Order: sequence, then structure tokens, then C-alpha cells
Amino acid sequence: MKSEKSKEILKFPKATFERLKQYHALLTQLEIEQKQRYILSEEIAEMLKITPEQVRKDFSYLKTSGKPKVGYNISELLAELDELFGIKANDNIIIVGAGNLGSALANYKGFQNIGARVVAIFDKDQEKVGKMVGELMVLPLKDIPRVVRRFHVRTVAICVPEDAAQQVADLLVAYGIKAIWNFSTRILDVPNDVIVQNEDITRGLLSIKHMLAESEKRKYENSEV
Amino acid sequence: MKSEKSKEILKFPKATFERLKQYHALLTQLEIEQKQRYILSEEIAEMLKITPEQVRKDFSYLKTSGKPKVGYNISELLAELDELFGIKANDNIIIVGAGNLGSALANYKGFQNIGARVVAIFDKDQEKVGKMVGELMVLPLKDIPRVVRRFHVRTVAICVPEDAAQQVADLLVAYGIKAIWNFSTRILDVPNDVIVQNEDITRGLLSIKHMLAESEKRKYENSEV
DNA sequence: AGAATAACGTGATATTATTCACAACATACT
DNA sequence: AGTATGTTGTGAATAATATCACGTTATTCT
Repeated sequence: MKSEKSKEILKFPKATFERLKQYHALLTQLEIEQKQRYILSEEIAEMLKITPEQVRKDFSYLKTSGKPKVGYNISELLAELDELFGIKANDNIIIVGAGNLGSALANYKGFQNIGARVVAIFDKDQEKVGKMVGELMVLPLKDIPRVVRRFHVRTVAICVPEDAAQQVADLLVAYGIKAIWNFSTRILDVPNDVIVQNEDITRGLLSIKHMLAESEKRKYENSEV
Repeated sequence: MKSEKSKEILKFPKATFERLKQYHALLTQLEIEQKQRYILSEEIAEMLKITPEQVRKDFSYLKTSGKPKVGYNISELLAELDELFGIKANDNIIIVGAGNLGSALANYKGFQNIGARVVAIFDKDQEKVGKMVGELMVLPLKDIPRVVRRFHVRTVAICVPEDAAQQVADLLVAYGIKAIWNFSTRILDVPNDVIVQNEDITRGLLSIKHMLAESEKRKYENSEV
């Protein structure tokens, strides 16, 4: 490749990338609300519990720039982030497991905001096959390869019971799936070229427990002094 | 390999804390499986896609130590992490929103592993009130204060539609709730002393999209060379 | 128009996190 | 028992990230 600079521009710190996802979610929300056209680094910072300097530093990796005393144009910023995350290029995904969690995902309306679409949901249980989940009919597992090929599915959300997660993952790997969105708490064993994104929600609750304990401690210490 | 330093001060880097949660989940799984008594830093590293040095460094903040050529005692390590996260001290939590997501949470069996228990689930919709979700009967929102007081609830999971999230948060704050586990993608505006843990799952999918794009690019570049 | 103001942009500096390198040591082997 | 081996534990070096400090600039005010 020729242009080294253009590559450089799309290269930001990992920590910045994580925050860009948060900015994207926030800006999407603001864009929908249509209450304001511009936003200050300080406003963003307050909402996301970070510093304004951090926000500006992050944005300095982008092409979009803000105006002193006015802030950043929400639409412009969101457009650049959309572009950056490849949101215009839609990704077809499927869900395995039509229990409550799988159904919740299937009904989730926000996927369009991040360039994703759920094209099918599968379940092992014959009782569930044929039932409707939102606008999708639950399909049997054997149909996975056909749907994957037909819709060029690269990403699968695993929403099955804990002890079935690895088994389903093995199946999906065999079908050539590129990325697994793992909603079980199990650590999946897959080949190195398969991406695994874990959504173990219990981690969030552990954080809460820890923060609650911390704030209790502070309260105690303060009353001591 | 001596460690005489006072480990009483349970202060570790933030990054380490994040990983301790992962170790905890992994060790819980291994403890349940009962397949092995010891685990090497290298095995942990491979499963969590980090380096063995990182694992050992993290564990160096703990009292538990490993044995050369043998590894770490799983039960001992898990016991220390349980203690650290205050898992023996049970936390009663409630869920607001009895849709698919709220129901999925209510039925989740892993809460006991992290010292949490769902004591009630609420919904605004009169149609849902009275219905059973797992072993819990859906209650009307007006019962929240009573349950919060009766069960000393400090933490609430918000599983309501996007545009109701802020409203519910305001309500909960008024009832004296200390921590909000936010499953909507909305950024909630709450007083500074209220903890908010966001579980915006779309971030995970954005990461997948990005990684897929990266691996596509690598493939392309390799075929160029 | 010129001055005052408030917010942006970013190089320099400080802080935090990861990796390296190797001594210490438990186990297995001869 | 002594030696070889492989893994731990951790201070030191390096790398990544966040914060600071301040020059720059668009807007508002007089």
C-alpha cells in the first residue's frame, strides 16, 4: 500500500477506541432526540464520567473538529464515527437459543444504529421451533449452515444454557463462523482465528458490589473522623 | 519467592481488578467441573487470551501463592477472590421490567456464585403483574419501596424499554436506591452518589465488527504481498 | 473594530500498566 | 542425595494512557 499517512489516521489507542464506542452510543441518542445541534466536551465528559480533556484528546484522532465556545457538531461527529465503525455496511447476524435472552436480543431495536440485523434465530428444542419471536420464526439447528451461506452470516450470538455453550460453539466453528458473541459465562475454547466477544454480565454486578462496599467503607471512615 | 510484605491493604491497579473478575468467573467454572485441583498461569493465560506474566503479576497482589511446576490451587484462589469480592455477604437485588431481558435475568442461575439474589421483579404493565417469572410473581411498581425496605435492596437492574429508562431511574433514586444496573443503552442522569453500571451490549457487537474488518484487511494485505 | 471570553487542540509531563529477565524453589529423575 | 527441569514471584525496564498547561480561535460584548 502506498499512503502511510491515511493508515496512520485510522490508528488510535485501544483505550480511545473503547471510548469511541461510548461516544457513538451517546451521540446516537442525542441525534434521535434532536434537542441540540452541538455539544461541548464538558457535557460529554459529565455524562460519561470522564474528563473533558480526555474527550478532546480522543476527538483529536478524528477528522471532525470542534469550535471554541460552541462545541462539536453532533451530526458530523456521529457521521464520522458511523463511518469509522463501518456501520453503513450492514452485518447479518443470527442467534442460537430462543429462550428469554435470545428473544430479548431478537427484539432489540437498536441494532440498526450499529449496522447489524438479526436474520434468524435457532433453537434445539422442537417445542420452540416454529414459534414466532418478534418477526422471526424459530428454526431448528440443522438449518444454520443454509442460513449462514444464504445471508453471509459471520457473527453468531450464543444464548443457550451454560452447559451447552461449548458444544454450540464447536458446531458454529465447523460451519465456518468468524465471530462468536458469547452470552454465557463459560470461557469458550475455539481456534485462534475465531473472534470471541464475551458478554458475561456478572462482571458488572461484581463491580457494583465492589463500589457499594467502597462507599460503605468511606461512609464509616468519615464518621470516624 | 518470599512475600513478607503486608498484603492486608487490598489495593490493586484498576486493570488488575478488571481481570480478577475474569479469573473469578473462570475459577468458578473450574471448581464446578472438578476436573483438576491446580492450574498453571499459562493455562489461565491461554483461556483468557492474556500473558502468563500478567496472570502471575495480578496474583502477586493476592495472599494466595502458587507452587513452581504445579500452579495455583483452584479452591484456595477462588476462596480468596470470593472473600475479596464479598461474595459471602449476599446482596438482594430487584429487577424492573419483566420483558424478555428482565425475565432472562430473573431466571439466571449464576447469581449465587457472585453473592446475589433476585428477590422481586416489577413491571408497569398491568397485564404482566401477577404472572410468574421463574419462581417470582411480577409486582406493580408501587410495591418497589416496600420491597426495597423489607429486603434492604441497594441494587436494581433496569430492563425497561429505552425511553422509559430515565423515568424509572428517577423513581429509583427517589426511593433511595444506591446502585443502578442499567441494561438500556441510554446514558442515565443520576446524582453523583448513585452508582451506575452500564451493560450496553451493543458495544460488544461494535468490537466484533471492528475486529472482523481488521481481519479482512489483514487477509487482503497478505494476499498483496 | 478591538477586547474579553470560553472552549478547543495538542505537545509535554505524570501516571498507570505491561513485559522482561532472572533468582528462587518445588518436583521429577538418575 | 544430587541434578535437571519447569514454573513461580517480582523488581526493573518499557510501553501505553491520562492529565496538565497553555497557545489558538470563534463568538460575544462594549
